[in-house]
Amino acid sequence: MGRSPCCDENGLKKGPWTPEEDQKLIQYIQKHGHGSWRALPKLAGLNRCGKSCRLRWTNYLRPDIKRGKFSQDEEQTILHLHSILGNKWSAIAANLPGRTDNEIKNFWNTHLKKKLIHMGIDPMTHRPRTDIFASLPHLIALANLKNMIDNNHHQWDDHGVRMQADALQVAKAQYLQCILQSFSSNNNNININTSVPSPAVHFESNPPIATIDPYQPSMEEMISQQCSEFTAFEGTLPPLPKSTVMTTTTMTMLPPMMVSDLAHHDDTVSLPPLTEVSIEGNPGEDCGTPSYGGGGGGGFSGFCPELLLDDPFNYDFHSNFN
DNA sequence: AAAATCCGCAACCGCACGCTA
DNA sequence: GTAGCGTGCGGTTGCGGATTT
Repeated sequence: MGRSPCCDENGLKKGPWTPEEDQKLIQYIQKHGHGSWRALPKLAGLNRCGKSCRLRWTNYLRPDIKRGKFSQDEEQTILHLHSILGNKWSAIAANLPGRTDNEIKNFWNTHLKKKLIHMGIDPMTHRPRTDIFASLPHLIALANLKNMIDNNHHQWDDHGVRMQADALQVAKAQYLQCILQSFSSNNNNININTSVPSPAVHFESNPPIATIDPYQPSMEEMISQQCSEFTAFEGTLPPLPKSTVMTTTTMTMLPPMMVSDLAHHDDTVSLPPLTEVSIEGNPGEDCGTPSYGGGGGGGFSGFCPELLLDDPFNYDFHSNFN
């Protein structure tokens, strides 16, 4: 079954309306009312489908449409109603005289949503986005770590490079676990790929100066760049490679940063000086496939996003891999 | 100054639903 | 009960102007 599209006939015009078409539509509706939208185009002498005419009228030509910028009051109303109604644009529009659902939807997508994200508020739940922002400093550390490895590998011997790479691998795993735990604590249906775009960080020098780009690439893109081998991380984490070798070494990593430092998305943020942390392991040992979550033998020690938020880079990789 | 990129918005698309014959 | 019509709705697309490189 299913009805055929109203405008699948060939030859009907699509795309932007001309002033002449607008005039024909206005004059016809003012004289006769719109009546049947399907019949209207023929009667009005328009080479358009009825649906196109209806949209043009309701979204643009209707005489009671208020155009121009949204006022503060209107903005507050939209925010309030959206927190109650979600993406029910027509229901929201019903409370804003002179505004169309399409106009409100566009305003939301281009302004209000971004504004909420900048304020650290999840635009869908209207609640603070602690999960995402708690993860951001980890992302910076990972990006920095990778940056150091990429930029300095020529200065290190093979063993050193391998230790750094191993540590990076562990850090990646912990970071992903952090994100997954954060998500799972708020939502049992983990799906990072569908989350809203988040601020991203670019590193342009070493030591790094990070510029915060509020929207592109998204955090998810950033994660997949930094953790290219973990491209599919819905559900459970992939195991670390069996070749992972833990050794005792000292790494330079970024110290803790306040999330508020990252809130000024338009600015360039100079990161604090690098500090050292210890990573311990058994030199030369193959540590097998570690388990995640710290339970039982093997695997990382207990992991708590909240603790890491307090002191995000006090990593202590006391692994007991055997 | 030209090219590339970003961004806002009008318009389109396809589905859902109520109504009627 | 079913088919078709009219309309509403939310998501998506793509054009064109603005901004950046």
